[in-house]
Amino acid sequence: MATLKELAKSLNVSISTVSKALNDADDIGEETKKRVKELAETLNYKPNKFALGLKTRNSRTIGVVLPDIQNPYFAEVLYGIEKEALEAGYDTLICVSNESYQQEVKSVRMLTENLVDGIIISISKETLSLKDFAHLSSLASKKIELLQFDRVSPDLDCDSVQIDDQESVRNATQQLIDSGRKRIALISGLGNLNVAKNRIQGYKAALKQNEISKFIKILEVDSLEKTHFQFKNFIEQNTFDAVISIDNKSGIIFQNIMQHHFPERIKDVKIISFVHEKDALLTSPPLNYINQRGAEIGSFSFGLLKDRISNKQLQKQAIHKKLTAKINFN
Amino acid sequence: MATLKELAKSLNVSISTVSKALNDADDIGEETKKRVKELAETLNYKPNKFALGLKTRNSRTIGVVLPDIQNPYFAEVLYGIEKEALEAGYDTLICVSNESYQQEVKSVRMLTENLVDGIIISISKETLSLKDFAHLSSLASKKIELLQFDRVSPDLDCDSVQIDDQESVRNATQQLIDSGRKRIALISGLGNLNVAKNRIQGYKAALKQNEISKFIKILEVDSLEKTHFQFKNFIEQNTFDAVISIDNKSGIIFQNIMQHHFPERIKDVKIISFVHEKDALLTSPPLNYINQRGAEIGSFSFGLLKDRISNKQLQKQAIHKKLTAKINFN
DNA sequence: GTGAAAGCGCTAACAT
DNA sequence: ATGTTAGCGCTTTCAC
Repeated sequence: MATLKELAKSLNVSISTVSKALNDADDIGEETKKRVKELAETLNYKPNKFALGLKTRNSRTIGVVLPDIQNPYFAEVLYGIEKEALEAGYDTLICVSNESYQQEVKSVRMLTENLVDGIIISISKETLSLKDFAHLSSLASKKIELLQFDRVSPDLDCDSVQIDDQESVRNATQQLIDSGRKRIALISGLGNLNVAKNRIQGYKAALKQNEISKFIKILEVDSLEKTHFQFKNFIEQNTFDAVISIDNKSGIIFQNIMQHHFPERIKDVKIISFVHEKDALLTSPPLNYINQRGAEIGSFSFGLLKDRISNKQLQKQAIHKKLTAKINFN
Repeated sequence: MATLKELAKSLNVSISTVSKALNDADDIGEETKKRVKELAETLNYKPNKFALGLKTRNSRTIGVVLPDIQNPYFAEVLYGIEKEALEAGYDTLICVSNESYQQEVKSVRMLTENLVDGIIISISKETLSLKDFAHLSSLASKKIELLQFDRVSPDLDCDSVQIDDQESVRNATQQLIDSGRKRIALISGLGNLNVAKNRIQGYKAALKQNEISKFIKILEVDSLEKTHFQFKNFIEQNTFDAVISIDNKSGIIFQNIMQHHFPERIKDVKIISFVHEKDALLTSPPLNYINQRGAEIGSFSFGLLKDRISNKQLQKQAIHKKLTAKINFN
């Protein structure tokens, strides 16, 4: 790998001249700049990241902490981040907290030791319920920018990007109502995440707006293993003409259970679920879905973080971006 | 962040003494070592990665190149890698090739510039069909260790880790036969990947072994969008009593299509598919499945790569590890 | 058993 | 407009 030293020797100039020329300093002659840049190009010169990091104290690396990489939604967000970061010449360090507070703290520490310029995080369930954010709030003093997405805690003063959960579910519910549905059940596998609360609020808001007072008991799913049994029971014991699933598995399962055990009832039930476009095709007929726009959330998040890092005189105040979900409904 | 310099000053010894003590050099007194280590502990000293990289020329970082992060199998492998790497104090840089040759070349270059100690890759479809591996074979001369998993090209002389595709599918097919099935259809969405060829061979081997000469036409699925239509046609035009899916989507879809459009026929058909344990629960009844053991593939891969990197006098010759899939069959 | 000094590749303040 | 120099934090050779 070519170094500044080698370039300098070849061109019979000093190392600093080469460095400055490459960085377009304005006290270097145009002619010199040209010669330097050409040689750098042909020798395929790339600055040594370690020397650069040692000197400038920033790494052009960001960290991402995901609660669960096996959740397709987070994988999609990651994809969006990666794409933008690569383009901007940033490296990405990925950590998985596995919904554990301990793991999350470890991950953040690791990223800190690697002197990342910024961190994009979706907070783990455990951290959220423990409400212990010291490992994150201390980042500011270390000059590490922080951005939250999806699972956003209001206790943290930093930029955030998320779907407008309430509005999205309100819309989806409204569409069900517009198609003539009156008894709409809600199923959730999200526990007491804020995300879930907001989505449920959206659901209730839509019902209220349409003066539907009697809504179906909300069904909380615990573990994937028990789901089948729970759903069967629920279907037997309730009448409904629509179902909205606010996580990205239960809608698929629900439809399949109905198809299997209650084929005579399914034609009267409309189901809509938070799933990825592709996963909507896993069922037959395809599911109606609410698209969380993971890739967009990812690229938008990276963009915002990058602006903070490079200090693009953003407003000092935190920016809270909300995208509305896209709804696909037949 | 504490530095060697600061430790040295506090203890009234030289920087080099501190450095040696921390590295357990054997020309440093036990007493001194103890004092140094204690202080390092309390001050939470961590070596600066950039200084270390600059000096030692290795980064304790590995790169991972995945064809598609949104494929749950690759996400699972990544999880396995991450877990081991974190434990071993390695950082992980992740890149996604999106099945594109160009992207893959870019990713590998990026990783090289970051001076990773090794790369774990599953080669993109395009690269595999182009058969152009220059970007990978040149890694050796740069002292970057390489390991392939899942999509393995025999043209590359490096360690590899994968499922024994042929054997796994032979086993699965045999189980179908043992349960009395005779007309077993195979469906694939894998195109002409070697992985697909091997799996199909396993299928044929099992049929041959059991002297079943007439096997059903193999159904190749193109795009997810067309799948539903293709499957419906296929089901109408063929008689079969079992189906084996060798990718990780089509089995789910096939079962759902049957459930929906041919409920009277499905009880006579056994379906088995390469899906993740959790995804097997997406259908009702749950799918029989072949488990690719992604997490294990990941952790095993990292272990092997790490041994190569740290030169644990492995045999010079490449190691080709094959795990057999776990089959879950009722 | 401990320390001084050089140097990894780079930037930037300060000459010239 | 270009060069000299110091120094980022660390390891390592060589001297004491």
